[in-house]
Amino acid sequence: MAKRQVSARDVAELAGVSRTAVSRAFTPGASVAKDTRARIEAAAKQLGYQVNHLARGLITANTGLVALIAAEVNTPYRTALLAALTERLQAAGKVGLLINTDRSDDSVAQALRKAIAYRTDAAIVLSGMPDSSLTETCLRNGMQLVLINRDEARPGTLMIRLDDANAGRQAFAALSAAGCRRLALVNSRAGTPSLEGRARGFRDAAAAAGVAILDTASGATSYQTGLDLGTHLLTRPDRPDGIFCTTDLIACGVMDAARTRLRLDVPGDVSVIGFDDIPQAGWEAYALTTFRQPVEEIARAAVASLTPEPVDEDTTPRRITLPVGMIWRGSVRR
Amino acid sequence: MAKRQVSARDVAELAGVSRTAVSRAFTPGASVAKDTRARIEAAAKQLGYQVNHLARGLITANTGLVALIAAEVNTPYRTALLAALTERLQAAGKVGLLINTDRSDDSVAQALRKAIAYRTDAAIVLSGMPDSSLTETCLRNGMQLVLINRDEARPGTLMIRLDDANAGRQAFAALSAAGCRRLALVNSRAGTPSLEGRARGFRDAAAAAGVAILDTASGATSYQTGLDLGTHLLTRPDRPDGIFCTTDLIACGVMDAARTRLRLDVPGDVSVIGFDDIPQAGWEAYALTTFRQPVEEIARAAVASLTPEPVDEDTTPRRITLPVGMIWRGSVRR
DNA sequence: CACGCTAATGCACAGGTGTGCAAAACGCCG
DNA sequence: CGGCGTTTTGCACACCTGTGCATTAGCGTG
Repeated sequence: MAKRQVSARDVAELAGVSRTAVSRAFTPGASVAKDTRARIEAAAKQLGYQVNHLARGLITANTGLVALIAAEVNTPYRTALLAALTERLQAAGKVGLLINTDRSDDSVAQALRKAIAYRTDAAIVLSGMPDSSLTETCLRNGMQLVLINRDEARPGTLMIRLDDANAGRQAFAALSAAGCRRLALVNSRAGTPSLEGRARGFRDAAAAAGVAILDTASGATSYQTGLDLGTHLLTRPDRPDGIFCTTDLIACGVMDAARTRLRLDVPGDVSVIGFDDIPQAGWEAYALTTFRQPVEEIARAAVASLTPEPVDEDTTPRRITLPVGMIWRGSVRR
Repeated sequence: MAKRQVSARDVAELAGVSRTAVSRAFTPGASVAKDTRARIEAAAKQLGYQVNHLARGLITANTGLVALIAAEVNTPYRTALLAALTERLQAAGKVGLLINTDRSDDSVAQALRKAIAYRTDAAIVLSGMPDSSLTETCLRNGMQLVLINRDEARPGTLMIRLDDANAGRQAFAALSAAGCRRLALVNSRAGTPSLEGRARGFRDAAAAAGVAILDTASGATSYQTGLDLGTHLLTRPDRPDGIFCTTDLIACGVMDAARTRLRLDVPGDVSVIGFDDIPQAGWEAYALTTFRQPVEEIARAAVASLTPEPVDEDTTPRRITLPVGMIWRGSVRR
């Protein structure tokens, strides 16, 4: 059972000063005599005192907490982004509150309510799309909102996204240039804006070039999906010789279907392109040609947008679109 | 700049009751008339009111926050554990505060101080070992401490660990039974208790059986380390035919060194065993025989230990040791 | 020494909530 | 209608901190 915690008053008593002085000693830029501060710091150290950020947040309306709202945390790309975000947040003196969702909009709503309950300075949404009445409530409570890889923009929010469609077009161009004649697209059924953007870019480029493609999708955004769709595709009579997967996880599954199950050569028999540049894409067993997600840049932009006070009157949604770069490895014939 | 946030007083005014009534309406088990509660809930919904957990935590000394302190978050096993922990925490009505460290004890200390600053109900430490004076401060502030895979026990803490040494012995037995004659151990230089435990078990079993092993270690706990040490080991004149890696990441690197670089067959030319059962171990390109980390059980035990009030007088450290199970796949000859 | 200016300090209030205690309302029975 | 037990309600205090304002201490100058 929690005993009384050590508070500023205890430190003040020990140091022989007023509690106000203790508060000032821990507030940068406040007016405190040099030796008073020293005495206070000594007392604080002796008692193991830490300023109560909760009480401080109550006054300053600035808790230093930032909610990170994400589904399927246990996935290579997602964790890379979360790691980058928490690191940036920490460097900015804030700390991340990790809230899982199950991708349903309702659970995102619940997560946002939790963020409000903790009076989070900001919420960074990686999955799902909250109801617009709820985002308004967030903004009304002075919370900043950052949406990553979402499609809809909301007034007063910052949206960070990639040029997914462009990547899809590049993938088509690369496979065409490699001499692939029967192209396929492998996607999941998650239907997130980023996946759909990549797929759309690929489809559009194919249509513009007047070539037909095999357009497949099923299941979750996972290795297993790639394995399933890969075996399905590569056992067809008109076996494709160039495949764009909307995700590296899927691409790894497709490659394993080709090599391990069907004894096909990659890129000899079929070229494969992924997206995300997860660590496994760089492993020698795969050497997957893919697109790099600018994880660090996303994190930097997201956190940078939090530190300055936002222009409160300007509620037009801000957008940042980051370019994606292709990474050439060995899964596409050259 | 954050406008005044909506508080219980606003709800009270709108509902025509006292602020106390609002507080009671949101406190389970409090005495409120049925229609009063209904009126309050309607008003709260209209205003988008959420109880301020910070202020509540100030009173009840129970914030619902739990610090998760970890290094190298962006790693398959670590993220699996973090995902399981946050999920369990959420189910228990708590929320995880993710704090990165760089594995140095000093940065762990800093993380714990941050946890104190936010008056976290508990801290779950996955990496590094805090100074014992600091853990005492934590306990004095009523914070519960859970150490996962640490070696030293501290009074008043819960320690959860695996039977790593046993796994090391099992690995030796399995490789011996598979007919491997020149055995090697591949480890990183991280020197964490769990890695050392596995290595020790393997060494001890070999010593007990009177066989010499190649005992190697270098670098970080990563794929690259496995790749490096694997190529090094497998180009020796007395090439080993059975390798125990203290981590799946390392094992994947070793397998890629064998297959991709040196055109060796796994398990034909060399058998490989890993540890963790990360998702990639199950991918068909690897089909790695390994040990399952009971991630869910760890998370369950950690979170379960938080919900009941801890026995405050009994400060003897509690320990939970979970068994590890071997998972047979295709990387060991049978 | 008087004076004026600056730096340091303390008082008191505010921020949003939970809870003990007393008062009020309510329902029931005679 | 009176009396009594139970439920509901509100007041006031507490939790811990930041900060405006007034007061005091310190110090250099004339």
